[in-house]
Amino acid sequence: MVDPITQHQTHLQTTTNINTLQSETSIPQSPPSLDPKHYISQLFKCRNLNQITQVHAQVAVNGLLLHNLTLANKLLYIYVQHKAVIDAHSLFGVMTEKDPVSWSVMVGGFARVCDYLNCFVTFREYVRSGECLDNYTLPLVIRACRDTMDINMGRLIHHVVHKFGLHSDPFVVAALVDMYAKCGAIDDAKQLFDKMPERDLVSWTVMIGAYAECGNANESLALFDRMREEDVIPDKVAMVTVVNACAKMGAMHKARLVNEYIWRRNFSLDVILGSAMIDMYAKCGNLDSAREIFDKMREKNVITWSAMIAAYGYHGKGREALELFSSMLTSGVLPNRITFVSLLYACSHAGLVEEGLRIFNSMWEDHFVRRDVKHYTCMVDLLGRAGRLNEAFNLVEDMSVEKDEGLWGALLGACRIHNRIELAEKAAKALLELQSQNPGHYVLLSNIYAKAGRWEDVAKIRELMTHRRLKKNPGWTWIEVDNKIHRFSVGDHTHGWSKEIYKMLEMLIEKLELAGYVPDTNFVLHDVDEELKQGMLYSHSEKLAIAFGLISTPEGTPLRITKNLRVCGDCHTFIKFVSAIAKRSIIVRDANRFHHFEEGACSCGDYW
DNA sequence: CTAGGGTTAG
Repeated sequence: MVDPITQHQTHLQTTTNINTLQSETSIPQSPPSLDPKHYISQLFKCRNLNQITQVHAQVAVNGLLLHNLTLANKLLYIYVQHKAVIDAHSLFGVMTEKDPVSWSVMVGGFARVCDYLNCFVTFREYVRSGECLDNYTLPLVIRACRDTMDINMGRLIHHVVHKFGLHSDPFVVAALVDMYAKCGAIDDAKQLFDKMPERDLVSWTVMIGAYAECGNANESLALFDRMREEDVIPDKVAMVTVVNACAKMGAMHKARLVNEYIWRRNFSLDVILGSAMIDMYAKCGNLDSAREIFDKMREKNVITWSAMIAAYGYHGKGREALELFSSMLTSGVLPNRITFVSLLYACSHAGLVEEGLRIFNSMWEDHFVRRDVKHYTCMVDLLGRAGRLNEAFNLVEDMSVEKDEGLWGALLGACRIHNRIELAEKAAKALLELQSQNPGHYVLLSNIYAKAGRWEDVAKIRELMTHRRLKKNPGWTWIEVDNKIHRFSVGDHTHGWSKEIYKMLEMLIEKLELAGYVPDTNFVLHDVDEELKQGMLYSHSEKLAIAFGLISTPEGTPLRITKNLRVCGDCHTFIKFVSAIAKRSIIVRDANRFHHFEEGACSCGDYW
């Protein structure tokens, strides 16, 4: 049996010989048709697949292709550029000689058309070919792991990286950090990042984005500051990542600083940066600034429009969202499914039932956008809030797309508003079958029972949660004061000003009660963990944050707070009273939407 | 032939 490698080498030798022989026998002044450079420049001029195939045929016939690796690689590359990966692969198959460039073009080609299976298969062949791996192919295949969320493959390739001594290459490591982060292994990402001998701008950007992605926007912003301290100068892409972190964090002050920096650096407001900034301002509670950015942008695409429509939606401005949608259609930008989710959501949170129904029915007929489960979820929410629960239920029963936990969750939420216990039990059953590990679902059902005074059922749910080892998600509230973010949990005593905060809270509650505030103990009774204890109601994280905001900012300053869960009913009432008595406008971002409190009223109309 | 960027329900 002949060793394949020896065979391969013999073969190579033969072709080299032929090559020499040919150049010896050919005319000294070779005509353009035998000059590889001639074909390479021809290839770059190709504008369609047909032209590429023609050049391919010519070089195959005159024998140039098999003996000129540069030419073959270029041809391979041009095929991949035109997404003709099948043609590329058949050329790849007949290439007698391959170098790292050929392999990386082929591996990258499969990744480009999302054919990850062949991407990995080709990479494995590359490794087995004994050819040396380089820092071109590895980032490509690592990114394929990220895009398929295949962390096991990612770890495997990480080993390969070590084997080839490429664990210090900035391209390779940045790709690995990104892969770990997007696969949810933030600790592995951080560890790699910390060990990097030299962190360049891209690795910083990847790491900053990684933290924002995993929900730790705070750390993300801290990392950005550290990067600046190390004199790494951010570019526009880095700024988009930071803008994104500000949006997730809801950090208004930081947002302003970031905007100022972008302006100072003269970064042009392109469609991506602009869209990100709209999102940032809107999620920091400043709809006007978001709109200013929107109006300033010269190029707007579907994402820009959708971001602005969504912003109006979660600020409770349904009419504005609808108006913007018609302008969008007038301007010729086609809506996509996300545009419709944002639009229906806006209708639902503004109580625009008929408009929502009209849009829902027109999606496919007028705009060729298919309804998916999220659109149905918005409709369930829309009908449910309006008390039309039977219609919502019928919609769910008749729909032909697959139902998910979000859909049942919306139905359950609507049942809570309207105290529909039997429907709630039906929805909860379906919900828990799909997702039995989410404590939020149990809490919601328990709240429904509590509101109806069915304490035995409340106890049953609590028992079930204990049995399944589920704990209610901890609630956090953030408030930004003097460019610093302060975080509070329920009953928090860790803040430096804790004493003053509780004193303030005591005074506030006294004043509020005189003004007619009655604590809603319902919200104490159906909490499932420590919050159960009497008095805990007074120290909900949003109340602490507000008390702190009142003592740490000048009179009349608006307070902006962010909460990771939905604001509780008692806190909602409490904040309404505070806005009137302390004469402050208070802007609360909860897990779902914004509440603008002003003079004793909330923009959500107590309907959230 | 390489790495990093924006919108969506509950």
